[in-house]
Amino acid sequence: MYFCNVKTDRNSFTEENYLKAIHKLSRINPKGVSTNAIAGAMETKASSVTDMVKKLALKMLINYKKYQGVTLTEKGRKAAVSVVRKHRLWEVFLVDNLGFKWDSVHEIAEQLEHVQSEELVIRLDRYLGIPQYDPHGDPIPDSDGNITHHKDTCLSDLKVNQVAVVVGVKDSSSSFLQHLEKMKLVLGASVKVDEIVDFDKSMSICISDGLPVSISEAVAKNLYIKR
Amino acid sequence: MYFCNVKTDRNSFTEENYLKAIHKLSRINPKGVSTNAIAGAMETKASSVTDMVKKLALKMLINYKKYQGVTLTEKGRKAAVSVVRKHRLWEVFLVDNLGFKWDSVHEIAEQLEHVQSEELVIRLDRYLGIPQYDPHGDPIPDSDGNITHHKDTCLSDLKVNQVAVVVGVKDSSSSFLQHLEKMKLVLGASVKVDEIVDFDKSMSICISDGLPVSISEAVAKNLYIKR
DNA sequence: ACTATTTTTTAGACTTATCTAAATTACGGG
DNA sequence: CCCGTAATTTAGATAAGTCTAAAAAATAGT
Ligand SMILES: [Mn+2]
Ligand SMILES: [Mn+2]
Ligand SMILES: [Mn+2]
Ligand SMILES: [Mn+2]
Repeated sequence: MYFCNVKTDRNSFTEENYLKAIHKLSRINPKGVSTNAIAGAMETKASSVTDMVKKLALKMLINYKKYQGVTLTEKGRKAAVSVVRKHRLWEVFLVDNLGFKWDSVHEIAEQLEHVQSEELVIRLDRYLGIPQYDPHGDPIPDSDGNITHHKDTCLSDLKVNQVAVVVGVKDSSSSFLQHLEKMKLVLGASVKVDEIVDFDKSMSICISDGLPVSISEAVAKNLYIKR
Repeated sequence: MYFCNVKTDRNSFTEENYLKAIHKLSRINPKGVSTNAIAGAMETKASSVTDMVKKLALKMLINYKKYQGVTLTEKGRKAAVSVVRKHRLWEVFLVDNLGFKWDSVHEIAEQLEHVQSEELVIRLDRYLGIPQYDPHGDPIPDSDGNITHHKDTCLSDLKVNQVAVVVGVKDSSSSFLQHLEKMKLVLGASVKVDEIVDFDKSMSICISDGLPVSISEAVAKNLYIKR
């Protein structure tokens, strides 16, 4: 890392992916995201991250001081949220309009999110009916960059006999989503806690008034619900 | 250019753009596309082209022998046509569904054409009603890579009093399309040749039975028509 | 057939993004 | 406070794609 082209206003695919990762990690670690955390999220090495954060800092997208971790600047936050907005809008399009299943849209959206055109985002948003949530229940940022997080309680927080509605998933991996689908544990489904096994914290639940089925603690912890 | 990763089956954005350019130029120059012609189309330097064609040849996408010009292999043709198909399908989507004007979709399609997903192309094609032509009248290759070129005669080929319908444009530049739009000279419009000025080959034509308007030879040569 | 010009290729350098290995810095436990 | 370990940064290398300048090959004109 010798020199840097600060004059460019546009960010590369890679830069956008770093910003998105930092933005996501900031929610867990608001005081500063560590180099290692970013490397983990980006599936790259810490040394590569160090190079990149230097560049992002030069472009005034993040605050970075050696060994201190990084935080997004307002400019960086805007850029990150814009990518998230595009990602989630495209996921809605793929599921609602093209008929994709919710477990196979993430990878494609990962590419579509980098298409550059203000006009396109505005028109797509309107075309889709200004949706508030993506197919996994994640909130879609508005055009000003505001996000309203509604996911607070997990299915694992419920007690026996409590009732709720599934509103989101924490893990969006294909394997997890397919597993949920098999049990008809999809967004909008109602759940009632039938029993909690003390030994392994697994739950027996009734999905949409069906017969009780058992789910592991891992599943319960990755499902967001609304009471 | 020292070494090359032949193992990758996927082509990079840049490689795809080169293939697309070579494919387009092959129609004018079927015996072999010159380095300079590619450099012109790609807005790059001849030396960069030489490097790239070596790589594409290693990947068996083109036939290349020094100083001989290049031709696409069947594998290369398939790859090029696949990109063209995606480009044109996305243009249809942008105009028909999102309400873009035909003069502002090319740049966005230039990005969307590189999104990798077989499934996406199939579903998009179906969603759009398996369209045969893009917003500029260019034929959309089918899923097997077949293209039926229908553009053969230009408006400039017509004689006085002959009648035809506009079916395509040769130049898809924003400025040309906007110029056409102002005269209501859009796809599907009928034209009748009122007069041909011998001096500069400019034409006076009636568009959709309207009053005669004058167009330059340059415009007439860039409009495809069907009699 | 022999130049003169154009076209194409090569050589060497630069940028972005990545890696491995080595050097620094930070931090927690005694 | 010191020391060992973990986290982070640096140094140096690689790969893709680009460029300029120079060399080599092809082509054209006489
Ligand atoms: Mn996603
Ligand atoms: Mn991405
Ligand atoms: Mn186009
Ligand atoms: Mn392109």
